Amino acid sequence: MNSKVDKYERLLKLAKSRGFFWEAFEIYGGVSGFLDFGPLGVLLKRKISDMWIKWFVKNEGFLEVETPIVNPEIVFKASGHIDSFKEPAFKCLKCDRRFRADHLVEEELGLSSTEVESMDLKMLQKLALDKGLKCPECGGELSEPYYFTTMFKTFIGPYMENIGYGRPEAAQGMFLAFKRALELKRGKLPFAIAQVGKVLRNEISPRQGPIRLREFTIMELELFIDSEDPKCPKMSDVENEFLRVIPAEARMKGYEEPLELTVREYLDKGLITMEWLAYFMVKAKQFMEHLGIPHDCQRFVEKLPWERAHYSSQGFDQEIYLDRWGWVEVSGHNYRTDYDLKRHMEYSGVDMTVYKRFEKPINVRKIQVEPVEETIRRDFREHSDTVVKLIMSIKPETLADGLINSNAVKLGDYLIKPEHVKISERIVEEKGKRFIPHVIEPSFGLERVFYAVLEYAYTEREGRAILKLPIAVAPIQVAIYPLVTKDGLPEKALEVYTRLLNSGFDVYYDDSGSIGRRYVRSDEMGIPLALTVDYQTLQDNTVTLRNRDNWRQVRTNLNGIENRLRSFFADEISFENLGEPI
RNA sequence: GCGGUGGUGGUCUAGCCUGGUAAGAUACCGCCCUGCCACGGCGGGGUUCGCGGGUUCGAAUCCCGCCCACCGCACCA
Repeated sequence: MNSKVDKYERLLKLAKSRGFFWEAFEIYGGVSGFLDFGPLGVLLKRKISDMWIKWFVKNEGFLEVETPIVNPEIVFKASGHIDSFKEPAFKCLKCDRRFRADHLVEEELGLSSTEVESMDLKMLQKLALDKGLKCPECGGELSEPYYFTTMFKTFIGPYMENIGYGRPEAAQGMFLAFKRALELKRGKLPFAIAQVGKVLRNEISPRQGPIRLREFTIMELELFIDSEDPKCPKMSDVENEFLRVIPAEARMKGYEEPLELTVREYLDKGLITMEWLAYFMVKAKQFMEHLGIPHDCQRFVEKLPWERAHYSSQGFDQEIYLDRWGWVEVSGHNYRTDYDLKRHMEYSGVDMTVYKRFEKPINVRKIQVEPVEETIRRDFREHSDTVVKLIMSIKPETLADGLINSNAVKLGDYLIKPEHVKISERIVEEKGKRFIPHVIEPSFGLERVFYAVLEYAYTEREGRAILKLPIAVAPIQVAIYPLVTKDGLPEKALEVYTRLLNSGFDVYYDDSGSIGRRYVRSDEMGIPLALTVDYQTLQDNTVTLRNRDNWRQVRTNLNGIENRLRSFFADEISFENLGEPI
C-alpha cells in the first residue's frame, strides 16, 4: 500500500493502535529515550525473555539471579565505568551552551583525536587558556572543563556524599555474586550466571524509537572459565553451523561483506579466539532464527580494538537488518578476560580466585623467611612486634629478592637488613593452585530483539496488516469468536473462552463487528489461531479454526481440543492436523 | 548538542501563506441487520489544534521560548 511510508512508520502505527508500545510521558509531551509497553507488548517481551532464559540458562544448567539496579559508586569505580564512561565538557558562561571539550579542542585547534584523547582536565584547561578558546556559537568565555558521565547518578539515603549510579549493564551484579554462585556450583567451573533486568544509560541524544532507549532491558550472562582450559564441551553440537562474520582484519582492509564459514573454520583460522564465544554466537543466531529472523538477515561484526569496551579483548556484535536503520546491533559477544573479577578483588580485598587441583601434585621450590628475634630486638626495641608482623605479611619471595639485590628492604618506616631474617629454601609438594576465572559474555538488548521480531513479523496482504509472529512468542494464542451475536452463539463462545483460559492458554474474546472485521483485528494482534463458534457448533460440538498466516480453515471437535492446541503451540503438529480442512 | 522539516479527535489528513473561535476519512460506541475475511442502515460521543508566553477586540493560523518526532552531522561503554 503506502510504499512511501517505511515499515517502521507502519509498524509504529500498529503498535500504538493495538497496544504494543508508545512513547512514555505522552501527556507531558514525552521524553526521548523512554517507552511505555502496552498489554500485547508486555506479553511479547515476557515471552521473548522466557524463551531466552530457556535457551541460554535452563537448557545449559546455568544460574539465574536478580541484582539491584542502583549500585554504590565503588562498584563502578572498580568496574572502570567511572573512568571510561565520562566525557570532558566546557560550558559557555555567556550563552550556557555545552560542548564536548575534546571535540572543541580538536576542531578549533586542529589537533588529532588521539592527541586529545589522552588529555586530562588540567591539560585541556591549560590549552584552552593558552590558545584563548572561546564559545564557537557566541564567542563568550568558557567555564573550566568538567566531566559529565553518561550514567544516571543518584544518592543513596539522605546523605549527599553517598553516591549511587543506575547500572549501565547488568554484568557487575553478577560479578559481585560470583563467590556465592561458585559455592552453589561447589567450586566447579565452567558455569554461568545470567540475569534479565533493566539498565540505565543517560544517552546524549537517543533516537530511533525502541532501538535506542535510556532505560532498557538487558538479557546477559557471564560464563566463568579456566583460561588454561578454554574448551567448550558442547562444541561438537554446533561446529558445523554456518555463521556470517566480518572479522576485524577484513574490516580494516575495507571489506564489508561477511564471510560465510562454519564455526569450526572460524576457530581453526583463529578468527574467533574462544570456543565458548563461538558457541554462544551460534546459539544467538539460532535464537534469532527461531524468532523469525532469517540467517541472511543476520551477521556478526567483530569490533575493532578502539571500538571495544574497556573490559573487552575480543568482541562481536550480532546485527539484524532493519528496514529503516540498516544493520542494528541486537547482541554483543565479548571476551572480558579476568578484568572484572580482578578489579573487584583489588577494590574489595575479597578473594575471588578458584582452586584447581592438579592431576598430579607437582614439586615447587619455596622460599621461607623467618624473623630473627635477637637482632630485631636489638635494632628495633619497642617496635619489634610491628616489624615482625610486617615481615610476615609480605611475600617471602619479594623480601628475599630485595635483600639479595640491594642488601636492605624498607618495610613501612623500618629498614630490614639480612641479619634480621633467616632465609631458607625448600621443596614443597603442591596439589593445586588458585586462579582468577576468565569471562565470556553474551548480552542481548531485549527491546531491540522485540522490535526486530515485530518488524520481521509484519506483512501485508490485500491492504491488511498481518503480524506473523512466531507461535512460540505470540502474545495471544487463540481468538474466540461467535459467528454472529445471537441464537446463543456468544454464550457458547464465552464458554469455550473460559475453558481455554483455565487450561492456561492466552486467549481473547471478541464479538463486536462482522466476523471478517474481527479476523482483521486478530491478524493485526498477531494471534495465530481464530476459533469461531457457529450454528454447527450447537449441533455437533465442532468449531472452525482459522490460520492467521494463510487464512485456511479446519473444523475440529471441542472434545480434547486443549491437547491438540498444546501440540500445535509446541510445534509438534501442523495447522492442517488440528482438524478436517474445510 | 548543531542544522533542516514537522506536531490539528484514537489514526491519517485538510485548514495556517491571506487571523474571525475546527473539517473530512477512518477507527470507536449503541441499536437494527448478520451464516466465514474490513457488508449495510440509523443514531452517538470524542479535538484546551505539542506545551508556555506574547501581539490582537479576536490566534490552529502571526512572533518568541521550550518539548517531542523524523532526516543529516555528532554521540551510542
